[in-house]
Amino acid sequence: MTTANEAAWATIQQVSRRSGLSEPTLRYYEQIGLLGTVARDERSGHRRYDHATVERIDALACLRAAGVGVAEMRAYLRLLARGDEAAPQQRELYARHADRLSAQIEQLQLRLEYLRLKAQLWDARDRADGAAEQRAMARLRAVVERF
Amino acid sequence: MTTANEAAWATIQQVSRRSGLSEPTLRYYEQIGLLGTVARDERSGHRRYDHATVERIDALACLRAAGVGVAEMRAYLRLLARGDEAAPQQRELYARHADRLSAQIEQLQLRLEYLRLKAQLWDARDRADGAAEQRAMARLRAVVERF
DNA sequence: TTGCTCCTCACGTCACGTGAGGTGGC
DNA sequence: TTGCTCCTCACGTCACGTGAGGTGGC
Repeated sequence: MTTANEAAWATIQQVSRRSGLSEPTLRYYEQIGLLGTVARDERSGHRRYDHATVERIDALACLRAAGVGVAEMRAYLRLLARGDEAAPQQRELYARHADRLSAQIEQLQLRLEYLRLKAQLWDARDRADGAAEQRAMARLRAVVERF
Repeated sequence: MTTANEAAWATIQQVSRRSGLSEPTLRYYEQIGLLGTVARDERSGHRRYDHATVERIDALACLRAAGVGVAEMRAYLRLLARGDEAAPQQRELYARHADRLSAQIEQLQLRLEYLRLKAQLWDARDRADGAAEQRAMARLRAVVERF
Protein backbone atom coordinates (compact mmCIF):
# COMPACT_ATOMS: atom_id res chain seq x y z
CA MET A 1 0.00 0.00 0.00
CA THR A 2 1.13 3.50 -0.80
CA THR A 3 0.34 6.92 0.61
CA ALA A 4 -0.49 9.82 -1.68
CA ASN A 5 2.96 11.17 -0.96
CA GLU A 6 4.82 8.38 -2.71
CA ALA A 7 2.00 7.20 -4.93
CA ALA A 8 1.89 7.20 -8.70
CA TRP A 9 -0.92 9.74 -8.57
CA ALA A 10 -1.76 13.05 -6.90
CA THR A 11 -4.96 14.57 -5.53
CA ILE A 12 -6.50 17.74 -6.92
CA GLN A 13 -5.31 19.65 -3.86
CA GLN A 14 -1.74 18.52 -4.36
CA VAL A 15 -1.79 19.44 -8.02
CA SER A 16 -3.39 22.78 -7.20
CA ARG A 17 -0.63 23.66 -4.72
CA ARG A 18 2.11 22.52 -7.04
CA SER A 19 0.79 24.30 -10.11
CA GLY A 20 -0.62 27.41 -8.51
CA LEU A 21 -3.88 26.78 -10.36
CA SER A 22 -7.03 26.70 -8.22
CA GLU A 23 -9.08 23.53 -7.90
CA PRO A 24 -11.96 25.03 -9.91
CA THR A 25 -9.43 25.96 -12.57
CA LEU A 26 -8.14 22.40 -12.76
CA ARG A 27 -11.70 21.12 -13.17
CA TYR A 28 -12.36 23.81 -15.74
CA TYR A 29 -9.25 22.92 -17.77
CA GLU A 30 -10.30 19.31 -17.75
CA GLN A 31 -13.82 20.18 -18.82
CA ILE A 32 -12.69 22.21 -21.80
CA GLY A 33 -10.38 19.41 -22.89
CA LEU A 34 -6.94 20.74 -21.93
CA LEU A 35 -6.02 17.77 -19.75
CA GLY A 36 -7.30 14.80 -21.72
CA THR A 37 -8.77 12.04 -19.59
CA VAL A 38 -8.08 12.33 -15.88
CA ALA A 39 -8.30 9.05 -13.99
CA ARG A 40 -10.77 8.63 -11.13
CA ASP A 41 -10.90 6.63 -7.95
CA GLU A 42 -13.52 4.00 -8.65
CA ARG A 43 -15.28 4.19 -5.31
CA SER A 44 -15.22 7.91 -4.54
CA GLY A 45 -15.02 9.42 -8.01
CA HIS A 46 -12.13 11.61 -6.84
CA ARG A 47 -9.59 12.64 -9.46
CA ARG A 48 -6.27 10.84 -9.52
CA TYR A 49 -3.71 12.81 -11.50
CA ASP A 50 -1.01 10.54 -12.89
CA HIS A 51 2.56 11.63 -13.55
CA ALA A 52 2.07 12.44 -17.23
CA THR A 53 -0.96 14.62 -16.45
CA VAL A 54 0.89 16.44 -13.67
CA GLU A 55 3.75 17.20 -16.06
CA ARG A 56 1.27 18.48 -18.61
CA ILE A 57 -0.30 20.71 -15.98
CA ASP A 58 3.18 21.99 -15.04
CA ALA A 59 3.63 23.21 -18.59
CA LEU A 60 0.15 24.71 -18.81
CA ALA A 61 0.58 26.48 -15.47
CA CYS A 62 3.87 28.03 -16.58
CA LEU A 63 2.33 29.19 -19.82
CA ARG A 64 -0.64 30.57 -17.87
CA ALA A 65 1.75 32.47 -15.61
CA ALA A 66 3.15 34.06 -18.76
CA GLY A 67 -0.34 35.28 -19.62
CA VAL A 68 -1.13 32.63 -22.22
CA GLY A 69 -4.85 32.12 -22.82
CA VAL A 70 -6.81 28.98 -23.47
CA ALA A 71 -6.64 29.32 -27.26
CA GLU A 72 -2.85 29.27 -27.37
CA MET A 73 -2.76 26.47 -24.82
CA ARG A 74 -4.71 24.43 -27.34
CA ALA A 75 -2.18 25.39 -30.01
CA TYR A 76 0.56 24.14 -27.69
CA LEU A 77 -1.25 20.85 -27.12
CA ARG A 78 -1.62 20.37 -30.88
CA LEU A 79 2.15 20.76 -31.23
CA LEU A 80 2.67 18.35 -28.35
CA ALA A 81 0.59 15.75 -30.12
CA ARG A 82 2.87 15.97 -33.15
CA GLY A 83 5.91 15.00 -31.07
CA ASP A 84 9.47 15.63 -32.22
CA GLU A 85 8.27 16.59 -35.66
CA ALA A 86 7.07 19.90 -34.24
CA ALA A 87 10.25 20.55 -32.25
CA PRO A 88 11.11 23.86 -33.99
CA GLN A 89 7.65 25.22 -33.32
CA GLN A 90 7.81 24.08 -29.69
CA ARG A 91 11.15 25.80 -29.28
CA GLU A 92 9.72 28.97 -30.79
CA LEU A 93 6.58 28.89 -28.66
CA TYR A 94 8.44 28.39 -25.40
CA ALA A 95 11.10 30.98 -26.28
CA ARG A 96 8.48 33.54 -27.26
CA HIS A 97 6.55 33.19 -24.03
CA ALA A 98 9.74 33.10 -21.98
CA ASP A 99 10.73 36.42 -23.52
CA ARG A 100 7.31 37.89 -22.82
CA LEU A 101 7.37 36.68 -19.23
CA SER A 102 10.87 38.04 -18.78
CA ALA A 103 9.79 41.50 -19.92
CA GLN A 104 6.74 41.24 -17.68
CA ILE A 105 8.88 40.36 -14.67
CA GLU A 106 11.09 43.38 -15.30
CA GLN A 107 8.01 45.60 -15.31
CA LEU A 108 6.78 43.97 -12.12
CA GLN A 109 10.11 44.56 -10.42
CA LEU A 110 9.77 48.25 -11.16
CA ARG A 111 6.25 48.27 -9.76
CA LEU A 112 7.54 46.42 -6.72
CA GLU A 113 10.16 49.11 -6.15
CA TYR A 114 7.39 51.67 -6.37
CA LEU A 115 5.27 49.87 -3.78
CA ARG A 116 8.23 49.47 -1.39
CA LEU A 117 9.12 53.16 -1.71
CA LYS A 118 5.53 54.18 -1.10
CA ALA A 119 5.58 52.06 2.05
CA GLN A 120 8.76 53.87 3.10
CA LEU A 121 7.21 57.22 2.25
CA TRP A 122 4.19 56.64 4.46
CA ASP A 123 6.40 55.23 7.18
CA ALA A 124 8.42 58.46 7.09
CA ARG A 125 5.24 60.50 7.24
CA ASP A 126 3.99 58.41 10.14
CA ARG A 127 7.23 59.11 12.03
CA ALA A 128 7.12 62.76 10.90
CA ASP A 129 10.63 62.25 9.53
CA GLY A 130 10.83 64.98 6.90
CA ALA A 131 14.30 64.02 5.69
CA ALA A 132 13.34 60.39 5.12
CA GLU A 133 10.18 61.54 3.37
CA GLN A 134 12.23 63.67 0.98
CA ARG A 135 14.59 60.78 0.25
CA ALA A 136 11.68 58.44 -0.49
CA MET A 137 10.06 61.00 -2.76
CA ALA A 138 13.28 61.54 -4.69
CA ARG A 139 13.71 57.81 -5.22
CA LEU A 140 10.07 57.52 -6.23
CA ARG A 141 10.56 60.15 -8.90
CA ALA A 142 13.49 58.16 -10.26
CA VAL A 143 11.40 54.96 -10.40
CA VAL A 144 8.45 56.65 -12.03
CA GLU A 145 10.78 58.02 -14.72
CA ARG A 146 11.34 54.45 -15.87
CA PHE A 147 7.65 53.61 -16.26
CA MET B 1 1.56 77.27 -26.38
CA THR B 2 2.64 73.81 -25.22
CA THR B 3 2.83 70.42 -26.86
CA ALA B 4 1.46 67.35 -25.13
CA ASN B 5 5.04 66.34 -24.40
CA GLU B 6 5.71 69.21 -22.05
CA ALA B 7 2.14 70.07 -21.22
CA ALA B 8 0.48 69.98 -17.84
CA TRP B 9 -1.75 67.20 -19.05
CA ALA B 10 -1.50 63.85 -20.84
CA THR B 11 -3.70 62.03 -23.36
CA ILE B 12 -5.32 58.69 -22.66
CA GLN B 13 -2.80 56.98 -24.91
CA GLN B 14 0.13 58.46 -23.02
CA VAL B 15 -1.34 57.45 -19.69
CA SER B 16 -2.10 53.99 -21.03
CA ARG B 17 1.50 53.44 -22.13
CA ARG B 18 2.93 54.79 -18.93
CA SER B 19 0.65 52.83 -16.63
CA GLY B 20 0.34 49.61 -18.60
CA LEU B 21 -3.44 49.89 -18.26
CA SER B 22 -5.43 49.70 -21.49
CA GLU B 23 -7.47 52.64 -22.70
CA PRO B 24 -10.76 50.83 -22.02
CA THR B 25 -9.46 50.08 -18.52
CA LEU B 26 -8.73 53.75 -17.90
CA ARG B 27 -12.25 54.66 -19.03
CA TYR B 28 -13.63 51.84 -16.87
CA TYR B 29 -11.73 53.01 -13.76
CA GLU B 30 -13.04 56.50 -14.29
CA GLN B 31 -16.59 55.25 -14.74
CA ILE B 32 -16.57 53.27 -11.51
CA GLY B 33 -15.21 56.26 -9.65
CA LEU B 34 -11.57 55.33 -9.07
CA LEU B 35 -10.14 58.43 -10.74
CA GLY B 36 -12.38 61.21 -9.54
CA THR B 37 -13.14 63.83 -12.14
CA VAL B 38 -10.97 63.70 -15.24
CA ALA B 39 -10.73 66.99 -17.12
CA ARG B 40 -11.85 67.22 -20.76
CA ASP B 41 -10.87 69.26 -23.76
CA GLU B 42 -13.80 71.57 -24.26
CA ARG B 43 -13.99 71.27 -28.03
CA SER B 44 -13.24 67.61 -28.61
CA GLY B 45 -14.33 66.08 -25.34
CA HIS B 46 -11.01 64.20 -25.18
CA ARG B 47 -9.68 63.38 -21.72
CA ARG B 48 -6.88 65.53 -20.33
CA TYR B 49 -5.16 63.77 -17.44
CA ASP B 50 -3.51 66.27 -15.12
CA HIS B 51 -0.44 65.52 -13.03
CA ALA B 52 -2.31 64.58 -9.87
CA THR B 53 -4.51 62.14 -11.76
CA VAL B 54 -1.52 60.58 -13.51
CA GLU B 55 0.17 60.05 -10.14
CA ARG B 56 -2.98 58.47 -8.80
CA ILE B 57 -3.10 56.16 -11.79
CA ASP B 58 0.56 55.25 -11.19
CA ALA B 59 -0.36 54.02 -7.75
CA LEU B 60 -3.46 52.17 -8.95
CA ALA B 61 -1.51 50.53 -11.76
CA CYS B 62 1.17 49.30 -9.38
CA LEU B 63 -1.43 47.90 -7.04
CA ARG B 64 -3.18 46.29 -9.99
CA ALA B 65 0.11 44.68 -11.04
CA ALA B 66 0.26 43.18 -7.56
CA GLY B 67 -3.14 41.58 -8.19
CA VAL B 68 -5.19 44.07 -6.18
CA GLY B 69 -8.86 44.20 -7.16
CA VAL B 70 -11.23 47.12 -7.44
CA ALA B 71 -12.59 46.71 -3.91
CA GLU B 72 -9.21 47.15 -2.26
CA MET B 73 -8.36 49.99 -4.61
CA ARG B 74 -11.36 51.77 -3.15
CA ALA B 75 -10.06 51.02 0.33
CA TYR B 76 -6.76 52.59 -0.68
CA LEU B 77 -8.51 55.68 -2.00
CA ARG B 78 -10.42 56.03 1.25
CA LEU B 79 -7.11 56.02 3.12
CA LEU B 80 -5.70 58.53 0.66
CA ALA B 81 -8.59 60.87 1.37
CA ARG B 82 -7.73 60.79 5.07
CA GLY B 83 -4.22 62.14 4.41
CA ASP B 84 -1.40 61.83 6.92
CA GLU B 85 -3.81 60.70 9.59
CA ALA B 86 -3.97 57.30 7.87
CA ALA B 87 -0.20 57.03 7.38
CA PRO B 88 0.20 53.78 9.38
CA GLN B 89 -2.52 52.09 7.37
CA GLN B 90 -1.01 53.33 4.12
CA ARG B 91 2.36 51.96 5.15
CA GLU B 92 0.77 48.62 6.01
CA LEU B 93 -1.23 48.45 2.77
CA TYR B 94 1.76 49.18 0.55
CA ALA B 95 4.07 46.87 2.51
CA ARG B 96 1.56 44.04 2.37
CA HIS B 97 1.09 44.27 -1.37
CA ALA B 98 4.81 44.72 -1.94
CA ASP B 99 5.42 41.48 -0.05
CA ARG B 100 2.75 39.69 -2.06
CA LEU B 101 4.16 40.96 -5.32
CA SER B 102 7.65 39.99 -4.27
CA ALA B 103 6.56 36.42 -3.60
CA GLN B 104 4.69 36.40 -6.89
CA ILE B 105 7.77 37.56 -8.78
CA GLU B 106 9.82 34.77 -7.24
CA GLN B 107 7.25 32.26 -8.45
CA LEU B 108 7.28 33.83 -11.89
CA GLN B 109 11.06 33.60 -12.06
CA LEU B 110 10.82 29.88 -11.43
CA ARG B 111 8.20 29.54 -14.17
CA LEU B 112 10.43 31.57 -16.46
CA GLU B 113 13.32 29.19 -15.85
CA TYR B 114 10.96 26.35 -16.73
CA LEU B 115 9.93 27.98 -20.00
CA ARG B 116 13.54 28.70 -20.96
CA LEU B 117 14.60 25.14 -20.23
CA LYS B 118 11.69 23.79 -22.24
CA ALA B 119 12.82 25.95 -25.14
CA GLN B 120 16.31 24.50 -24.76
CA LEU B 121 14.90 20.99 -24.54
CA TRP B 122 13.01 21.33 -27.80
CA ASP B 123 15.98 22.99 -29.41
CA ALA B 124 18.12 20.00 -28.43
CA ARG B 125 15.48 17.65 -29.82
CA ASP B 126 15.34 19.66 -33.02
CA ARG B 127 19.10 19.32 -33.41
CA ALA B 128 18.90 15.66 -32.34
CA ASP B 129 21.48 16.49 -29.66
CA GLY B 130 20.85 13.75 -27.12
CA ALA B 131 23.40 15.01 -24.61
CA ALA B 132 21.94 18.53 -24.57
CA GLU B 133 18.48 17.02 -24.25
CA GLN B 134 19.58 15.05 -21.18
CA ARG B 135 21.11 18.15 -19.61
CA ALA B 136 17.96 20.18 -20.18
CA MET B 137 15.80 17.42 -18.72
CA ALA B 138 17.99 17.17 -15.63
CA ARG B 139 17.79 20.91 -15.06
CA LEU B 140 14.04 20.80 -15.63
CA ARG B 141 13.65 18.18 -12.92
CA ALA B 142 15.56 20.44 -10.55
CA VAL B 143 13.29 23.39 -11.34
CA VAL B 144 10.10 21.38 -11.02
CA GLU B 145 11.26 20.19 -7.59
CA ARG B 146 10.93 23.77 -6.40
CA PHE B 147 7.33 24.25 -7.56
C1' DT C 1 -8.49 65.68 -47.72
C1' DT C 2 -6.52 62.03 -45.20
C1' DG C 3 -5.03 59.43 -41.37
C1' DC C 4 -4.97 59.30 -36.57
C1' DT C 5 -6.79 59.65 -32.08
C1' DC C 6 -10.41 59.99 -29.42
C1' DC C 7 -15.53 59.66 -28.03
C1' DT C 8 -20.07 57.01 -26.20
C1' DC C 9 -22.96 53.14 -25.70
C1' DA C 10 -24.25 48.44 -25.71
C1' DC C 11 -22.99 44.12 -25.55
C1' DG C 12 -19.74 40.27 -25.40
C1' DT C 13 -16.04 37.63 -23.38
C1' DC C 14 -12.64 35.31 -20.77
C1' DA C 15 -11.41 32.68 -17.04
C1' DC C 16 -12.73 31.35 -13.65
C1' DG C 17 -15.41 31.75 -8.36
C1' DT C 18 -19.19 30.48 -5.55
C1' DG C 19 -22.58 28.33 -3.41
C1' DA C 20 -26.03 24.30 -2.88
C1' DG C 21 -26.44 19.85 -1.84
C1' DG C 22 -24.28 15.64 -1.42
C1' DT C 23 -20.81 11.57 -0.82
C1' DG C 24 -16.38 8.99 0.51
C1' DG C 25 -12.06 8.15 3.67
C1' DC C 26 -9.22 8.15 8.10
C1' DT D 1 -19.05 9.98 14.80
C1' DT D 2 -16.58 13.85 13.24
C1' DG D 3 -13.85 16.64 10.29
C1' DC D 4 -11.84 16.87 5.93
C1' DT D 5 -11.59 16.44 1.09
C1' DC D 6 -13.75 15.79 -2.80
C1' DC D 7 -17.87 15.62 -6.19
C1' DT D 8 -21.50 17.84 -9.79
C1' DC D 9 -24.29 21.42 -11.50
C1' DA D 10 -25.97 25.95 -12.13
C1' DC D 11 -25.22 30.39 -11.82
C1' DG D 12 -22.60 34.57 -10.72
C1' DT D 13 -18.70 37.61 -11.12
C1' DC D 14 -14.76 40.32 -12.17
C1' DA D 15 -12.41 43.14 -15.12
C1' DC D 16 -12.34 44.43 -18.79
C1' DG D 17 -12.55 43.84 -24.68
C1' DT D 18 -14.96 44.76 -28.84
C1' DG D 19 -17.38 46.62 -32.24
C1' DA D 20 -20.68 50.28 -34.19
C1' DG D 21 -21.09 54.67 -35.44
C1' DG D 22 -19.41 59.10 -35.02
C1' DT D 23 -16.39 63.49 -34.25
C1' DG D 24 -12.12 66.53 -33.67
C1' DG D 25 -7.00 67.89 -34.77
C1' DC D 26 -2.56 68.29 -37.59
